[in-house]
Amino acid sequence: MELSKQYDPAEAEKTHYKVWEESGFFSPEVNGDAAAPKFSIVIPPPNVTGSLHMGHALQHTLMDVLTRRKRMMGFKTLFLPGIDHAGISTQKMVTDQLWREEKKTPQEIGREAFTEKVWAWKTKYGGTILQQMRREGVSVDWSRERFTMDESLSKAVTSVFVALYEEGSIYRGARIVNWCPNDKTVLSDLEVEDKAKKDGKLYYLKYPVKGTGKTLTVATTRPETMLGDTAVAVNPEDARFADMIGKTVALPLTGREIPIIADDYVDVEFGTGAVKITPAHDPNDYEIGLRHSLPQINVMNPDATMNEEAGVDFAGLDRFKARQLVVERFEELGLLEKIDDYEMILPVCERCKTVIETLISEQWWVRMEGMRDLALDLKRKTNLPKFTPENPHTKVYTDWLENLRDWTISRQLWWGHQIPAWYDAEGNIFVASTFEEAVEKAGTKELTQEEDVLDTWFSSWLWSFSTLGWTGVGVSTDDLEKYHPTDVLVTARDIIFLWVSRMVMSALKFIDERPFDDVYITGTVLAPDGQRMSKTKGNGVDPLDVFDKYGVDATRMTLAGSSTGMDFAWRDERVESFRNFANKIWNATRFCLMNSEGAKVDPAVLAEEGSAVDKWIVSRLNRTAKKVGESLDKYAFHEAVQLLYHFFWDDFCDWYIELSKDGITGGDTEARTRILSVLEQALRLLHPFMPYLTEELWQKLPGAGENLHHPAYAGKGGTIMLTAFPEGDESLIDERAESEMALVIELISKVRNIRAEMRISPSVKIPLHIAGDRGTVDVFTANSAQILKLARSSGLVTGDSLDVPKASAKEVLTNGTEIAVPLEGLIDFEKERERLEGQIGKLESEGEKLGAQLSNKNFVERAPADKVAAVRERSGEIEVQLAALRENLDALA
RNA sequence: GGGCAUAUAACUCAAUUGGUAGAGUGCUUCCCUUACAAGGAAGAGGCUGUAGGUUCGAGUCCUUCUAUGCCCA
Repeated sequence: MELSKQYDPAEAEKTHYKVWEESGFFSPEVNGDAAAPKFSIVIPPPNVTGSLHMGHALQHTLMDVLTRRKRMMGFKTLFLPGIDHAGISTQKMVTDQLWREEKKTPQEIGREAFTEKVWAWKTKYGGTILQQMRREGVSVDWSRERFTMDESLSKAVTSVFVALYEEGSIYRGARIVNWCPNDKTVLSDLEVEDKAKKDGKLYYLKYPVKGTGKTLTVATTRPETMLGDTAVAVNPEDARFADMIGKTVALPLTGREIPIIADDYVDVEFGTGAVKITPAHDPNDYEIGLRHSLPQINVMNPDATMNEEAGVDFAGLDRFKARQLVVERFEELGLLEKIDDYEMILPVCERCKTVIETLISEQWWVRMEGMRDLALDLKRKTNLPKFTPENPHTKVYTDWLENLRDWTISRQLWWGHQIPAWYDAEGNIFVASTFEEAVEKAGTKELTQEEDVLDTWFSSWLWSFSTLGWTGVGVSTDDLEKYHPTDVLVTARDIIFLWVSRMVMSALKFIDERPFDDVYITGTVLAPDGQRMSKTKGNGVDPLDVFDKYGVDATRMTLAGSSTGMDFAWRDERVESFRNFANKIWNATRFCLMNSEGAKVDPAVLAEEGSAVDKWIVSRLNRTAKKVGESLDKYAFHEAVQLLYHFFWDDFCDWYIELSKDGITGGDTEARTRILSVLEQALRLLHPFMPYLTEELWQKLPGAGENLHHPAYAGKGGTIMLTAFPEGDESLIDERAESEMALVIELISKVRNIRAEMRISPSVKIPLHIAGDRGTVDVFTANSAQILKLARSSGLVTGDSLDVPKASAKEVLTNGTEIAVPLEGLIDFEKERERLEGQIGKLESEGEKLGAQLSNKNFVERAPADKVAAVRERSGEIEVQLAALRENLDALA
């Protein structure tokens, strides 16, 4: 079988995924072992409107690495995919489309027709990200794909709403809320972000005080809200205004008379010390208004234009136009004192960046205290969920829970779960799972359903169990029994509050169980310039482009190779190095296949006695496997990546292939069997990270298709996916073989160093003289063929001491073994002197450091004995090496 | 304003409980040796941001400052 000289990822990515999917390998049911432990993950559902970005690619890669490994370990694994309905984004997208195509608004076509349009849109475009995920190679069970608006998940939402309402945890009430005038819906606190505005203004307005002829100046960033003022407040301790309290002001432009009140909230340092109070348009003023029983005058429409309450001159004006006009009028009246520049913080909508309006509105709320306590208790008692990295997420999570406020769950949208509440003619509320039940409760059919829908998070907070078939309180299903709680949640830190914490609360509340044991919070993939990727900056990197350019496997290795929880700047060079790695694996396999005649993969052969080199590679393989497992168990993906990279490239390619090359190319069937079997194990280890390449190559290995599957997958041979993941057999880790090979490697490297520094042409072969202790010499003799080949030597001369002409280059190994390469006619004494001086210099500086430590009485007395012994040993080695090197240098003189 | 994270080679990043600072890329020199030039071999390159402290010993622990970023209010 002949492979091309270069690996083409596109080739491997073309076929395997489809076969895996169609063969049902992603489903937990592929596992035939009734006693198998389970491993389950639910995917954080991407938005139905979304397309794949680097953050997804990172999360999905990590989840898939975990899943594929566990599957190969014989676990019954479920990695469950799905998407959420993304209320606001989706509604906006379809609204825009409706306008583009038909020049109509949703109101014009009506709720029912609009909802149909959204479903049509979802059917047509909503699957984009799901197709892109197939490209990533993620082994999710598509037969269990879920959508938050699925019938079964919708039932769950309704059931939860009704249950919470019935116990009094859901209520309807008018409160001050965050309102997005662009999306025309209320938003929860978590959907609002603060944005610094550097060129803000602070306006000083003079209000005439009744019966005094004086004015009182208030400072405000929002003059237009004065139209809704119902008081002016000062601090009761503020002597400047003591005589004003209890008087009233004639509010300009409105003809309203409003009181001057005293409240501790007022900061005497800010502005003038007097504050205008607009209870209907500011959260703090709202609180003050409640304390002083002030009227709440709403002067705005939902689209942030002024309403009739603002007066005929202002009604219909946009809030920013109104601001301008208010200021002009104050100026005309001589009541504008001044305008200062002022840096301020503006609340904006997380999605559309429109400045949020705070206003009073009737909404549905959830009281969180009860569920909050369940989550906090769980954390206190079991430390679950356990966050990786622990810092800072654990504290952020508990702090947030402790300060939790009520959650606004209604949204003024048509796309989403319509609230299961009905009103009768008198406005009485009937909450029920269905209209029929509501009718029964109300005793009348004259009911209208609440128009609002629920926040999307009100459905995704049930995700860990609603996806497993749970449709309501008291329900259980096979999947729920088997796969809940899930093992780990992998997600980004920006939804710890929005989603992670709420999932914990809902699972504890409704199914009395934690939703997951571990939470792995990934870092953020930054643009190459170290900044956040953003559409406006245009610095984003599209994972699909990277897949095309470097291959999916290389991309996965790059992502998995990023360190735990740390942000990292994307660099193409890094993917390139993993593309090269993939190519290296390809070519190493190519070499093995070119020389595989008469041999086939046989894992059992690895436990059989072999040569020193064989024992060494088997030891390295098992040591690597063990460490990879340990790393993945603690979610140290980057450690596993490094281990695999170095094992494959350094140990397997650079040394094992080179050391065993003669036998393999020479037709030694046993050597061929061994290398094929080592390679096969290495591919298995790499498979969770590089699924396409490893499957492609594994299937080409002679003997691989037959019976090499994990016992749990009887009858499902032919894919690397279902082989056993090497966990590292300790009995095959051979310290002695490793230290012997370390000597051989050091010897070859030192000779190569001499040759390179002395500029010896590769074609020139020179004898190699070695003088050392019996054991070392025996090791070299036993491996002489390989040493001669890789050191390009013509012969090995061993003895108790070196007996070589003066025109020789000499070296000393760490254990004191002296080596020499006769260079009659080749040596440049000046160069050799420089080389030796360089080596001596390095050893001297190291020796000095160690010497200083050893001459420090405190170190020798107080440091642990093994540390002191190690320093002594190393120091001794250096002394021996230095002595020999100095002697060599003297001999040159 | 409060909290947290990060600062290590030219660049991107590693470094288990304190015990000789590593990798990839880039750079220098040599080599197209029939697995691989997306390769092989050999190198150069770091008083670990600043100022102190603890310790026999600090990249690692404590304190100060500086810079950058994130979260909360």
